[in-house]
Amino acid sequence: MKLEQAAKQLEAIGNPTRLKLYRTLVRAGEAGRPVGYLQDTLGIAASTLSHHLHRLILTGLVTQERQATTLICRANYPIMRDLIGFLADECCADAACGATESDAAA
Amino acid sequence: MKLEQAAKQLEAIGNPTRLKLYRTLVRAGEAGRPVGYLQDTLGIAASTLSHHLHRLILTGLVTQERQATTLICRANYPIMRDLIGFLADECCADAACGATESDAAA
DNA sequence: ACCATATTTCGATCATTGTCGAAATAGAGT
DNA sequence: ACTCTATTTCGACAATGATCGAAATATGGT
Repeated sequence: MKLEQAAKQLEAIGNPTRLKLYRTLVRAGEAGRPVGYLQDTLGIAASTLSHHLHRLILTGLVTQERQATTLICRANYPIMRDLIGFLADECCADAACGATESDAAA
Repeated sequence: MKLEQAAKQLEAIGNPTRLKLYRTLVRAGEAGRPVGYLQDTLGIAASTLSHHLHRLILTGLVTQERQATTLICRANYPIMRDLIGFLADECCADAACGATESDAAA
């Protein structure tokens, strides 16, 4: 069931710390950001950050790639697009909400 | 801080039961749905449903209107659009992700 | 082999959440 | 006033989550 997956992803970014974290990665683009940089930026314990990163990775929203001793984290854009699509898709099923300003019309 | 608000809303729909609930209301459109109908549809205890509805209402995602003894619940589309907008806005800040298929280009 | 840096895993603690049933409240009809 | 239906509030419980510091692991340089 896709809804379960969507709920997990929404819950993942439904925490202020993780949303901030995810935002940072989304803005960073394909370059990504090392874990250490994220720790400095967010100012939280390394273990806490690791915990949150793990949750984002589990849902597929974030990926990691090793570069020597540092781990580069990246936002997974296709997954992000799917999630946004899922939400927008929900919209307008029966009512005109104007979310896309043209999709709603029959 | 808008991020806090977005996180709260994402968390609200980040629970399977609430996402299902919200989805039902979003699909219902302006007509909305009575609480009792939602209870039958979701098959959960009335008190549990009330609890979840309360959370959705607190974040502004859902509104209620009394009609005699029944309460009609409705999705708040503008809020929904804002939330989707917030997510899409995050995207493409520094990278081309193609979410809107035209915004990203410089 | 050893050391230094980067990151995760472990163990603990405190707060929050999801769920229920039972009791309370709200509104309308008799 | 009484009763019926609709819904919420209360009180409880088990489960999960957020956070930290300390210890463990990973990778590369000397």
